Amino acid sequence: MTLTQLRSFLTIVECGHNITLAAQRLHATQSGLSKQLAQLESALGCQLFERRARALTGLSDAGRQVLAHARRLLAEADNIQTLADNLRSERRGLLHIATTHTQARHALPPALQAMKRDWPDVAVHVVPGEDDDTLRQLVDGRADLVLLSGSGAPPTDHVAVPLYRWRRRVVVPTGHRLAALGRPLRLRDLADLRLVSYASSRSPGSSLQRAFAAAGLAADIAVTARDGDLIRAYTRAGLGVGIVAEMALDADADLVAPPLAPDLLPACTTWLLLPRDRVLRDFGFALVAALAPQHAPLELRRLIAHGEPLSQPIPDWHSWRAARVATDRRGVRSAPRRPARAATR
Amino acid sequence: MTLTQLRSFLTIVECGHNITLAAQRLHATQSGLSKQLAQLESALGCQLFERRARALTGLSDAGRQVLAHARRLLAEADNIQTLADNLRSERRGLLHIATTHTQARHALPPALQAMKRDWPDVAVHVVPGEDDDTLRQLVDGRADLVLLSGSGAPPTDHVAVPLYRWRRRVVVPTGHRLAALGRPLRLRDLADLRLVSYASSRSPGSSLQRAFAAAGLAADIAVTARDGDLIRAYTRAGLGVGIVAEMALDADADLVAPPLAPDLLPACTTWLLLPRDRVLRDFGFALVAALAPQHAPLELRRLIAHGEPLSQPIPDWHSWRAARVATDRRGVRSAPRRPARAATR
DNA sequence: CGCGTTTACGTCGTTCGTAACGATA
DNA sequence: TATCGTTACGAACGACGTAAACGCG
Repeated sequence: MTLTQLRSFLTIVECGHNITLAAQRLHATQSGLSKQLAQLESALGCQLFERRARALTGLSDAGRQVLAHARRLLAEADNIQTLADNLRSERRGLLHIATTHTQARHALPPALQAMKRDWPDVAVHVVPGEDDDTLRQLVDGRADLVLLSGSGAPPTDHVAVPLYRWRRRVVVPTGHRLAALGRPLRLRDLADLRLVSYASSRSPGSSLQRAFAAAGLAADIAVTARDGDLIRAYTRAGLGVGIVAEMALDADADLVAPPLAPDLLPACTTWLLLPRDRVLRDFGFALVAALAPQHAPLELRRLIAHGEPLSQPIPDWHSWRAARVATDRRGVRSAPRRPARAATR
Repeated sequence: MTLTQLRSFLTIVECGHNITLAAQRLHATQSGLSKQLAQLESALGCQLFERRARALTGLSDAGRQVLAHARRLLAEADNIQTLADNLRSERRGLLHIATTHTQARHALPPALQAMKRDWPDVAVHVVPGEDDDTLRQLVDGRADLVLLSGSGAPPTDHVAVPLYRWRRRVVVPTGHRLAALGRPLRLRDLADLRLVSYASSRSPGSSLQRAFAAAGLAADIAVTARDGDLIRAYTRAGLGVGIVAEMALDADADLVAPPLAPDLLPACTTWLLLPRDRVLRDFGFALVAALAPQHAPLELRRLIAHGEPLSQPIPDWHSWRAARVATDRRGVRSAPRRPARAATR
C-alpha cells in the first residue's frame, strides 16, 4: 500500500469511477492508474470496486470502508505538505475561497488586496455558490475557506470566525409611497407588496421567510436575483420593493432606503469557516487575519489550532469596514515568527 | 513523500532518534533508513532533526509538527490494513491487552478462552501495568485494548465499555478479633490497624485513601503487593489486615472475609477502553463481546463506531461472572455478517 | 465500431544491501 | 577504538508509458 495507490483510488472515486478521467486529472495514463488500482486491491486482498465485465460500476462494501480512511490519510498527507510549504516560506500557492456573491463583492475585496500585498504570487480562486454548496466544497477539499452569512449559530463542524453583523435594508424608487412614510417601516407595510430579493430568500428556511411567518404574514417574493446590484436594478425598473443586504447599498439617485423598525428583519452574521484538522497555508491565515481585524492574530491562531474561543464581540458592518480600512493602511502581518526568511525568498 | 518514509521517520523518533535501533526494529539496514530520512527531508524541504555533527540530537521544530500529522496518517494506514485483514477474514493476528494484575487474573481468562475458541490462531499478549501506564500504552499504539478499574467516571478520550462493578473486601486470619465482631465492619475499625493492600492504593488519589481521608482517618498501609494472592499470603502470615478486590476472594481455610458496612469503601467499576478512531480486528471485537456479555454485540458495534450509548446497566461482579459463564457455554459470535467465509478459512 | 479497462512489453528510475568513509566520545 | 550516521556502488525491483487486446453498448 502506497500513498500513490490511495491517491489514485480516491481520484477514481471522485471522478465517478472513471479511470480515464481520473488519469488526466492526475496527469497520468489510464494504464498506470489501472495498475495502481490493481496493486492496491491486491495489497489489501479484496476488490474495492464492483465490476461488470471490465467496467467499474460502483464501490464495493470494502471500497466504501477503505475510502473513508483513505480520505483522512490523504488529508493528513496534504497537511504535511502544507506544513512543509509553510516552513519553507514558499511564496507561491493556491487559495480556493467559496462564498456567496454578496460577500465576494463587499467583504472580500479589501482583505484580498491586503493579503495580496504580502503574497503577490498566490493565486486566488473565488468560487461563488449558495450556502450549502459552499459548505460541500469545504468538506470535500475543493475550497480552503468559506464565507457565508446566517441568522443563527454557525455550523459547529467547522472552525467559525465571526466577521461582522449586518441587516437587510428595503430599497424603493424615489417617489414610492414607502419613501415618504414619515415613520419607520414595519413588516406589515411589506406584506401586500411584490418583493425583489436574493434567490436564497425563497427557501422556506431563510430568515426572511421565517420573519414573515412569525408575524403571520406571507412574503410575496416576485423576483429574485443573485446579487444586490441586480436587485437594485430591478427595483429601479419598478418590478417591486427591493430587500438587500446593507453592504449592497450605494449612493444611488434613483433609489432610497427608508428607515426600518428596529427588528423588522433579523440581523445576520457573516462567518468565516475553516475545516477542522486541516493545516492552513500562511497566506490563508493572512487572509483570515485581514478579514477579522477585530481579533488578535494570536487569538485567531489559537482558535484554529485548539478551538479556543475568541474574546472580541462581533462588530456591525460599518465598524467592521472602518477597522478593515485602518488595517489596510497599516499593512497585515502574515504569520508570527520567521520574518527573516521571507525576505530572502 | 511516501508511507515508507513516514514510517521510517516515526520509528526513528520512537527509538529515541537512533537510526540503528530503528533499522533493526523495521528489519532494514541503517543505510536504508538513513536514506529514507534524507529523502523525506529533501521532499519536505526542511530538516526534521536537530543534528550535532552527524548525530541526531533531537527533533527540530518542523519535525515536531510533522510528527503529529505523520502519527495520524500512519494510524489511518494501520486502520486500512486492519480493515483489509477483517474483510479477508484473516484468521491470524496479534492482540495486545494492557491491564492490571487483578483484571488479568480474574476477568480476562474466561473471555480469552471464549475468544480463542473461535480464533485459535490469534496470538495474545497481556501486558501488565499500572493504570496510567496502560493508558499510555493505549495511546501510542502498543496496546489494542485496556482493562482497568476506577471509582469515578471513565476517561472520555477513549471508548469506554463498562464491564462490572465490584467492591473491596477485608480479609483477616481465622481467629482475628475482626472475624468475630458480631456486626458489620466500619471504617473506624480499620483505622488503627496495619493494612496490606495493592500498591496502587498507596497513591493519595486512590479511592481507598480518599475514603479514609473523607472519614477523617488515616490508612496505615504497611505492606503492599501487586496481586490479591500475595496480599492474602501476607495477611495469612500476620503482616496485617488484608484489603483485596472481591474477585480475589477464594475458598481459604486460614482466612475469613467478615461482612462490611454497606459503604465502607467506594465501589469500583472495571472498564474496557478502546482507542477512538482505530479499527479493531474482528477477534478484538470478539474479545470485547466476550468481556461484556450484558451488551448486545450490535450495541457494542454502534458504541465503538459512532459512540452511541449502551442501554444496559452495569452488573456487579457476581452477576457479571454468572453471565460470562453462560455465554461461554453458548459460544461467542465473533462478528455479525460473514459467517460462511469464516468456516471455510 | 467507440468506449473504457486490462494486459504485454520495454525503459527508466528508485530502492536496497554491502561496504567503505567520516566524525564523535 | 567503538559507535553511529552518511556516502558510494552494483543488483534487483517496481513504476511508467506505448501499444495492443478484450468486452460491452
